Amino acid sequence: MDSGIRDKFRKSGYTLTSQRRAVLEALTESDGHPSAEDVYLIVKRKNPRVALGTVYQALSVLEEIGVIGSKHWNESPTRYDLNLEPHLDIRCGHCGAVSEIPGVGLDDLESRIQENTTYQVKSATLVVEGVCPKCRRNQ
Amino acid sequence: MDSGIRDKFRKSGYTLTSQRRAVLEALTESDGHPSAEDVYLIVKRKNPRVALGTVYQALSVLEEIGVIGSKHWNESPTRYDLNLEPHLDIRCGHCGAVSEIPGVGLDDLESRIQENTTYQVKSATLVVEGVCPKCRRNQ
DNA sequence: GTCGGATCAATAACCATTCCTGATTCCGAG
DNA sequence: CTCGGAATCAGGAATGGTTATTGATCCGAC
Ligand SMILES: [Mn+2]
Ligand SMILES: [Mn+2]
Ligand SMILES: [Zn+2]
Ligand SMILES: [Zn+2]
Repeated sequence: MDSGIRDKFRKSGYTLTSQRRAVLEALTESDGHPSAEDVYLIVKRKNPRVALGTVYQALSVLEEIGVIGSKHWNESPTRYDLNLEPHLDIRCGHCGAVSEIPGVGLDDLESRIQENTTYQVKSATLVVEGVCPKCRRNQ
Repeated sequence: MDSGIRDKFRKSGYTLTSQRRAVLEALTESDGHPSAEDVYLIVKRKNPRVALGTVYQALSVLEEIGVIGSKHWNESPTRYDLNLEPHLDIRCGHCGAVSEIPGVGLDDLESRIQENTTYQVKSATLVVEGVCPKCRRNQ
């Protein structure tokens, strides 16, 4: 267990319970960007007694203290991510798979936005949708 | 009524019914980026018999034939927009107001993304959240 | 005017997520 | 160690936005 994660729990006042640890491990085991339901199914393999609501609770605590992130696409439940760096994720509109897109510079985007609005910018998320190679072949 | 809109209806095969026209007019009357519920309330002022479901149907037809667009933020219902150009909208996390942000160039964004992924990119939407000046003062 | 398909209003159903409640676990003080 | 209060939990009900269903109504081609 990463000591940075322990730090964030200590600072936040939340405790690192077994359920929250299990949810974190599920995020690691899944191959990236699972939904709450996906996490729930993974956690249940080891602890069949957990409830879906508990997973939602744990995910929201983990996100609040900055251990995980989340992104939202239309027509898909929220996807969770251990990668906290600003980066691009693309979702396949056919099968729902989510992949990361490296190599697109997003560095100055938020500051360019801030320069052009009187709002105080809190977040800027690029939501990308497309068709994955597998689905394109099978179409 | 814009003749371009008539064209899009003719090409699509959908008919331009009074309800769809009323929804379009509501989009114009609202000061930008209303939710389906907002549109419903405006339409109801002139025609109290419409149902919310009818508004959803009309909005989805209008979006399908490319007359209106929509954007999704967390913790907010879908917002609809007559502005079909690629552009930025920022939503205030306090009061929910949505404003446009001119001046940020997004032109090459989609092609830069396409260059860095094997997915076939369909859409790239920048979802921006912040605090509007009014809410910042009243905080 | 008649017919058949499109569209409509109304309502039920859906699904992701949140809320609520009572039970359990955790943790520090004594 | 033991007790009591607080945090967290599981389970289920409730919520809110949206979509599907259904029977009625409209409209255009003939
Ligand atoms: Mn990612
Ligand atoms: Mn806009
Ligand atoms: Zn796919
Ligand atoms: Zn505001």
